Amino acid sequence: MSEKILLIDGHSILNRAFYGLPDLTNAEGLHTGAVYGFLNILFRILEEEKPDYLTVAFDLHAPTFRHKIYEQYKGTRKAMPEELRQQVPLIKEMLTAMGVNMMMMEGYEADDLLGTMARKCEEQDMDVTILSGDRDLLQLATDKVLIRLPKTTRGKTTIEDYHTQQVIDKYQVTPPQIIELKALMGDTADNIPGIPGVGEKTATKMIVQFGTIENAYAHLEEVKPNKAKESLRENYDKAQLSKTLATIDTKSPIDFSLDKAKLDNMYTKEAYELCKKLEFKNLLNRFDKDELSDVSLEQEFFTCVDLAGCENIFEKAGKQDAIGTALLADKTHIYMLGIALGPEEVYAIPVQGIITAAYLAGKLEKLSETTMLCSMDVKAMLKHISVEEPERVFDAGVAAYLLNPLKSSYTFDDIAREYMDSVFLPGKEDLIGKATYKKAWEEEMGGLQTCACYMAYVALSCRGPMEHALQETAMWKVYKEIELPLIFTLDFMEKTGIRVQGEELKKYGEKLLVRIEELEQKIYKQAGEVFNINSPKQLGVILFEKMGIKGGKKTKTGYSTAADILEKLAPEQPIIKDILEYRQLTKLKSTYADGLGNVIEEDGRIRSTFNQTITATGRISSTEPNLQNIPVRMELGRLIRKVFVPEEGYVFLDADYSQIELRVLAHMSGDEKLIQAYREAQDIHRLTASQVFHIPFDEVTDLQRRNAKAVNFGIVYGISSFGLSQDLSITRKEAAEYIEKYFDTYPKIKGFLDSMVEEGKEKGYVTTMFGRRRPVPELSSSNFMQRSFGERIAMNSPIQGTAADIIKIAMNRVYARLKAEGLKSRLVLQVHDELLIETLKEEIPEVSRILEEEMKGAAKLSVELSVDMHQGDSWYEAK
DNA sequence: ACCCTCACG
DNA sequence: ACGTACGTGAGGGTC
Repeated sequence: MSEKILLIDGHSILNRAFYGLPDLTNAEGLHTGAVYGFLNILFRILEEEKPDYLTVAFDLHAPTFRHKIYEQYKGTRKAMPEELRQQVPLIKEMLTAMGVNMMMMEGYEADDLLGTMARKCEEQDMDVTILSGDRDLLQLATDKVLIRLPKTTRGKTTIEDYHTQQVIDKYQVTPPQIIELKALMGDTADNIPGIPGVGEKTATKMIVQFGTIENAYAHLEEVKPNKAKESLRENYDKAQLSKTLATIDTKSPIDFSLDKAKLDNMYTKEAYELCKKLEFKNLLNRFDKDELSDVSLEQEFFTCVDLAGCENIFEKAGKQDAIGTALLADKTHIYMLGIALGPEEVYAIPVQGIITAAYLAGKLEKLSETTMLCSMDVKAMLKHISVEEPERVFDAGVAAYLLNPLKSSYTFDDIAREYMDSVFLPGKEDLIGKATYKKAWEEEMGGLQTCACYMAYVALSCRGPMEHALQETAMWKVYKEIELPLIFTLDFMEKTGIRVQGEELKKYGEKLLVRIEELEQKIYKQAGEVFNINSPKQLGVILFEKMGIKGGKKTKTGYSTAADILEKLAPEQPIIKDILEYRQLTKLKSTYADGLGNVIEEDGRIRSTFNQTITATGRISSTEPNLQNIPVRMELGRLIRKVFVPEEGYVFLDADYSQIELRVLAHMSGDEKLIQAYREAQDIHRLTASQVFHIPFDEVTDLQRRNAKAVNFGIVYGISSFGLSQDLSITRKEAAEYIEKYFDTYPKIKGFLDSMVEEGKEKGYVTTMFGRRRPVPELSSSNFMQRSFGERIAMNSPIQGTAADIIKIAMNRVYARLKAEGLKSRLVLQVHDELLIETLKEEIPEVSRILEEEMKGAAKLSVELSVDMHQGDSWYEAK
């Protein structure tokens, strides 16, 4: 079998990766997405092709021979966005580190080098594969030379393969004739002129018929259509120039030595270090860790299985200020405890025989009275042990979230890499795969011990650097005074849960089902066939093709059938009405009636998880189930709240902040007019309308009020005239006028929003009133859309985040007061600006007072923090 | 795994 | 010229 060489067009693949995949940045702010994408595709091709040789070619800045014959030639030196430019030296550094052969030469483009290489290898009877994003390379295809063109659509990469025959199948011409096509059509990107009036269709026809431009010219009279004939007559010289420009030079004076291209072990120490620096975690898994890892702690990990040993460990731990702990457990069972007394004294203690879960929990609980427990996830630990004081724990996950709230997870290996110098550790998945703790435990996976040890070790060791970082970033107070106590508040809410009437919920679902089935039949009848109404794809075909409703189209994958689109398109069509009602009902049934019904526990309560490390702005989120999106806007959905009821002897007290975000904006911007407005008015939206449109307060129409309300919302979201126009169904111009008038009325608002954007651009992040940060990397994007998005984020996040800070403070204070005063009433839910308290009837006056005081007093603003409160025997009634 | 749709603030 | 409101989570469909 003949040997094989893989040739890569470096810049074009880097480009592909840059534009087709999301950008990444490492901790130092280096853009790395394109390099990562490049390497992924490189490894994929290497696995598929298994070549013996590899060479990557790059262009250089210097002018090429093409510039000499044609000044306007642009070639590959197109304007490159800064984020991509930075990555060119990076990929070269990486390839060098991996020992990959690179070619570049003044005066020649990568294409020429690849072409020359390909021909020389072909002559030696080798198989050649060329990887490029550029179709121009197709001219090189032969039966021995395969051209592979990766295409990325929506994050997925597929590869088109071309030997001679595939080129002919697709373009009707042979590979060398691709040059003729390009010379005729021209190429705006490279600034190859081509000839006017000839596009793809005509060019293809001409070349299929005549083979070459020269031959077409020789038979000029036979060229059709007339336009093309005349154009070719006049521009023949130009076409020949174009042909020269478009022809890849396969005889460039390269130093052809296969030795350097010989594929060797790419997983070198240098490459490993660079992957670490760039944070390419998935790639690191490809390396042989035993050989390369600079930290190998495993020999310092011990497993303790005897009582005396455990006693000894706990006794020693009790004498320390702080230890690392990792309680590997799920909601019900403890499997193992990882415990770190110091970097070189780390133990795993499995639950086994005399060492029971209760024993470990008891020991740990006792330990917390004297020693700080550092953990990756304190809230999870609190499910099994109770700790008296927030002061007694350090939560590395929460700290890492504050330091960078944009990450999707906060794992010990990531934290070790970011906050503990040059430490790279295997992750949980490396150690026990995708197994749960339970599964890993049952199958006695050895990795579980290591996992416990690493987690405890990291939690202990990262505390210093992270506390330092929190101080450096002025977030220590947010950590200590808001997030840390919040762990305990949320833990309490999770344990408490909320009572739900399962039977009633079931009845509600059954009632929905009757109407859903009615609607189903009605819709099938109108459509003239049975289909899946839940499938946007099938529904689109029915509505826009079969029934001929006009104006369809919207999304990448097909027609949009979203409610607002359908409503605007054909509000009068009965089928549309039925579909919208059907959608509404099935949503209520599947997500709420059935969904909630499935998670009611034995004691009739639902227990959600409140996530503290998810949102970019500082809000909390709720999962399994999400109790922060229970219907309220439509009456039918709102009825679901009737099944959320307090325990016997209790009522619900629901307290919500009135327009907290707009009040935060008034305060942060310092706009006197808006502040004054809040001091005077009950109805802020009406007053806004009155002031913006210059009409007396009492004469504001409902429409004007609604518009003003939408503008108020828009301001908070980082206003854009387009967004507002969509929301209000008005023209962009009208929307822009509203915004302008608004800014005229409240002059400091615009200044404030602009200053947030400016600050974001300058510092790379924006902050809340309390110092919580949100990085906004989008602001430095060269892409208009991305950058605009960044600007809206910069305007919105300080507002949304400050409101989030305030309600978190309020939650902590309410929780602490209820506890301190020995009340039975308990906080059960938070919905961003609302707290729900299951209140013992006798305690109603006291709890009302506490809610009012603590919520209003959570922050001192230049406007009042107004709180609305309602009482009821269900959540429905308490709203 | 990803998209679409829709529930909430 | 681009193609948008900010922040979430869940269920169903599709590939």
